[in-house]
Amino acid sequence: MVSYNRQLAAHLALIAPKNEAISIKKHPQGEKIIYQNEAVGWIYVIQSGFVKCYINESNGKDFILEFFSEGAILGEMEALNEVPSSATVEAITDLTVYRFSLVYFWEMLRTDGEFNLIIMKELAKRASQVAKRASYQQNYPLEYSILKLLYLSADLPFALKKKDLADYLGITLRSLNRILTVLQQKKIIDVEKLNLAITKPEVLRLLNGYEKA
Amino acid sequence: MVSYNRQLAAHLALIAPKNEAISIKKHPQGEKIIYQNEAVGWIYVIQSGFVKCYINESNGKDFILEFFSEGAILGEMEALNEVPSSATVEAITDLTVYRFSLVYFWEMLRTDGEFNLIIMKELAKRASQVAKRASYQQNYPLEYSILKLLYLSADLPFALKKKDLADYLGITLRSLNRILTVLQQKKIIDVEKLNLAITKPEVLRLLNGYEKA
DNA sequence: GAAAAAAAAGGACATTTGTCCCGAACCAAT
DNA sequence: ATTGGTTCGGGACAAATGTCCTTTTTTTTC
Repeated sequence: MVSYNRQLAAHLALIAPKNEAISIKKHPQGEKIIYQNEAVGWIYVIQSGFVKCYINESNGKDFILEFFSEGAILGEMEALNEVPSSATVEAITDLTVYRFSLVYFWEMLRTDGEFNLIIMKELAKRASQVAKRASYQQNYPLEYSILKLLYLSADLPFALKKKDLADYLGITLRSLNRILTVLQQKKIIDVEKLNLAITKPEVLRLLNGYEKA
Repeated sequence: MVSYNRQLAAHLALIAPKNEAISIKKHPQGEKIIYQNEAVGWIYVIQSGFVKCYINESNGKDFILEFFSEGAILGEMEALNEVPSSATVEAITDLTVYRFSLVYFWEMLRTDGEFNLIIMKELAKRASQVAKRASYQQNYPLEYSILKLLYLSADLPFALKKKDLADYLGITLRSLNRILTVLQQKKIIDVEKLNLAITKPEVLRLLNGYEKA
């Protein structure tokens, strides 16, 4: 749901100060950092803030791949595969990033063993997470996915837009509302619709129930 | 749909003969190489044959992540993240693999720059592909995804089971059959149901049409 | 080659999800 | 305060998909 990378955040915090090639940039909420179908000019690592990474299909629908925050790296897949970006990355809060060039990225991969390993693990983690999510979103009822999502987003320091939730789930706003209403009736979420009305362990027990069914 | 890696296949063909740590193993069709939820004991690279890699959800449904063939590496994500496998890998044709230990995998990553880069790119490719697929399977009508799948599987040297197609698409067999019948009526596929009745360029034109709609 | 098991086809019905709306609530800028 | 834009909520209906089940065909096994 929101992907972090403490190791990478720590590594950047360590090497950035003594390194001219790495600069720090700020982006206001709403600004796009990477554009779908365009070449990626820089590699970014989030210092603070949140972005959403999404694919816009040619029929106009968006699919949110993931939300990213502290320590997440952006643009590296495109750099590695030497392809234009397949997704757009947009700041959903004010954002501060470390930024460096592709050339420098390649150099770090070659010369900084720790960086190399961190990136390798990060890529493995991403591939694995996307896969798991695709699987359960296909195979469980929406009610399950939504509950899981609310559970995971409960601690975010800002409110996600309904549309973003729907795009993350790959459904329409209408469907999301319908199910929120049902969850409301079941007293699982409260009137505000986006706060859990029950404790997290209780949610976990519910989720578990779905999995068994 | 089916993932290959010529570079890795070539690299293994080059280094395996002169290397005791890499052995060649054969698995008959139907055999499982990696088991979901179990620790992965070896790293595999496919020399020839096909596997399906799938997640079995606790409600019994399967979701096929990808089919893999020549040059595909298996087990590396779990090794990198030091977690049990989140998917099962099963031979769907007779299979020949290069096999080596985790220790050797780590050593190669550290000492063989070319191997390191190939794996890095492979991981980036996977993450990106899973993401794209998740997106279009969520956002386009099934008819589109099925047509795309038939297009991509047209050249396989063996027939995919209907159930596998359905599991790859994340739908039931019933839904798959329904849509195949429709495609049949539209004279896009032929009586055998799994062969295209029109030429590949014509399919591409159709797919393009969906994307615009 | 007969029996058993696996795969495929599709009817009938229930459920889920989407589409197309319109009106209410909220927020920002004048 | 008034406008205009964005977000939100939900009714009514249409379309897509799943469930359950039965039958047929194909493949495997003894």
